Amino acid sequence: MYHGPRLTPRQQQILDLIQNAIAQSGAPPTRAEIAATLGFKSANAAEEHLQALARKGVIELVSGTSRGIRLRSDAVRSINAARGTQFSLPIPGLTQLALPLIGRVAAGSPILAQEHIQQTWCVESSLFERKPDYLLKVRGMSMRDVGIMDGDLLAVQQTREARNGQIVVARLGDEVTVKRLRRTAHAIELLPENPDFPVIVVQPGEPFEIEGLAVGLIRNTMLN
Amino acid sequence: MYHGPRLTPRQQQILDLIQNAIAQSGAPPTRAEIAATLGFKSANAAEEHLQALARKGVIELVSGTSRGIRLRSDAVRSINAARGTQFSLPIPGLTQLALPLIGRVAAGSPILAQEHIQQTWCVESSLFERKPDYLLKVRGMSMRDVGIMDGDLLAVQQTREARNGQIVVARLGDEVTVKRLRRTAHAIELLPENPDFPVIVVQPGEPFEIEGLAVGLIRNTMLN
DNA sequence: CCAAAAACTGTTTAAAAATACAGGCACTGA
DNA sequence: TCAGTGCCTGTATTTTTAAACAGTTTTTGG
Repeated sequence: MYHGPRLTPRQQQILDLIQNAIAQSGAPPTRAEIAATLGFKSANAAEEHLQALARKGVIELVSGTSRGIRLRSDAVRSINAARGTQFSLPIPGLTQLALPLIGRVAAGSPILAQEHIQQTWCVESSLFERKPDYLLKVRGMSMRDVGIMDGDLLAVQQTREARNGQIVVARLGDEVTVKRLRRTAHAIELLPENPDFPVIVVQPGEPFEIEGLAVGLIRNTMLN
Repeated sequence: MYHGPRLTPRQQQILDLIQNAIAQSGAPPTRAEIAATLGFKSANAAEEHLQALARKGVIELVSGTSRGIRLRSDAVRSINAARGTQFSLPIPGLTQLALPLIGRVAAGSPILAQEHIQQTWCVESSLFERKPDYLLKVRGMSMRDVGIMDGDLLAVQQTREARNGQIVVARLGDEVTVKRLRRTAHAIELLPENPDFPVIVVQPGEPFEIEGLAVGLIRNTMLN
């Protein structure tokens, strides 16, 4: 049984209108358009409905931007499902993320350089708990014991900062590597998750940079 | 060979930007946003590019409305195809797949029963080499050594048939389990990928069914 | 029956956005 | 060489929009 937010009939109507507008015109409606469609004489009626929907977590309002209405996919979908509404899946207007796949990184150039991008996939942005910026193809088995295998696509959030114990993408001179981060009093250590591989100790002054944080993983092929 | 409108590199860039904006924010960009993203100092540069794209029939400009840019899907699609770009527009019915997440499977009921669906995500269908039908939340560590960890989302293609050595979702009476399949002359064996777990031998006549084939994996949270 | 919430009208204001016009510069094909 | 086009800056003007505030009416739940 469905226990999500309950919408009033009018609110449901507004939500449907938004979905229809996106599907038909390619953009969310304005307050005035909502009012006109439903026969309101004031756009403020629409405004209040939108705020109610936002409070119930069904939509997200982007302040200061025209047509700044975003559907919150989970809520919208469960509402649609609970009503048995047949909206063509996928629901248009869900926030999608274009994830570029980074293959081998050439020495010296930034990871997200155009020539490294092999392909791009769109996924729903809520698929990962933290939003990734790109997918990095993992080489080797040094992180085997945490289930990061050769050929896996590591979802990486681009950042310079990482906490102790997090799995990071680091650059050591020309090499880009995936390891668990440990800062000690004297140095930075990059720990493999496979006893066959050595711990990398970065001495102060050595070229070292954190490129990003592992936020997820995709394995798109299962051999056999 | 493609004989549609030829776009200049800059126009192509604008078109890509529009597609990305729609995919990511759910609405077409404004002139100012285009200018800001590409570093133009005047929104008029964007305006002129848009009009050029409109003249070439790639987009349609809705006059007098904010974010009134519509992609002409056919033209855009053929341009993308000619370039080999994989853009997924939120145009209904394109390359998107709605993947339901299956949590704990209740005894006796089919895996894809409505009450098992916890959530649904949209991903581009080409993300996996074989098209999955659902995501199954993995419980336990019996497949640890092939990188399938507790909590991972296994992408499963629904099928009754599987070859020797493939990783399958199998139902044994009330239990649903993920294992590697091996058929011997006498029985069917379900092999774990972790020496701490026993091999399951299915004797002829015992309740057994292949529910699906593992085609991929998503890990959407990396703790720490 | 009362109070709160839902569902509006009407009005106003400031910001966002479209869009026109007047240039400048580099390149290209006739 | 010269017009045309692509590509851009800078400025200006008008619409469109978001969003706040002050009310009214109706519904709903206790």
